[in-house]
Amino acid sequence: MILSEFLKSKRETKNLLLREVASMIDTDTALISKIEKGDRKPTREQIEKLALALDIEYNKLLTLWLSEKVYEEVNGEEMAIDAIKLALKRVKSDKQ
Amino acid sequence: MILSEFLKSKRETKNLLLREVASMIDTDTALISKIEKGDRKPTREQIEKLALALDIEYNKLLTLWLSEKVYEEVNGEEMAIDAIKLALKRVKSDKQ
DNA sequence: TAGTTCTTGTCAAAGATTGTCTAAATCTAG
DNA sequence: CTAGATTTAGACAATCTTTGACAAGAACTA
Repeated sequence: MILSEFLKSKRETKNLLLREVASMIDTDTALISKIEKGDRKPTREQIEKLALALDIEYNKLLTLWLSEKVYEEVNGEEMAIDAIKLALKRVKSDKQ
Repeated sequence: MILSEFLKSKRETKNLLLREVASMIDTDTALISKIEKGDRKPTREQIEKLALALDIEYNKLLTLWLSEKVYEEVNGEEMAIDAIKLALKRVKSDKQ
């Protein structure tokens, strides 16, 4: 599940126009369009507002957003999987 | 295993001075010092040079470096683990 | 075809990162 | 203790990246 497509499908399910979402996010349609096409990454604040505007559970959207950032960090790297696994270990051990 | 500490321990094992490593990396001692203290993240090119200078397997160092970037991306987030797991799934499915 | 919706390109402003310099702090040998 | 060497900290401009906004074009709809 890709963040951009998810946001677009949610908006369409709710029958909202870019214009309407844009005003709820306090920006213009161009930015929302780019976000839905994956050309721009939303900021954290925009994620918060999008969750409200589109009736999405905030933690779910945040998780998707974070995972996308992680993905882009290692995407295309030969050692991507190892790197992610190592980071996961560290995060888990932090929790204890 | 933390990148900065790993680099420092490797340098010490080889009995190299910051000054010596710095010249191999084409920079000054201040930067190497900061990298070893975790104040600065090395660039990818610096990682390459450090692997050579300190006799570290490149892929191992790269993995450590990438994992640190991933870690920092989600560090402190409530959804960190879920986000990393999701990213891992995506990277794995990309591979097929 | 006119009006609306969506997309694309561009740009300056804001923000983050980088390398380098200087000087202070720490360490070590004599 | 001192002198010299090594390491660290602070500051800064230069560079690179991200961001929001605008304007104009493309695609869609009635």
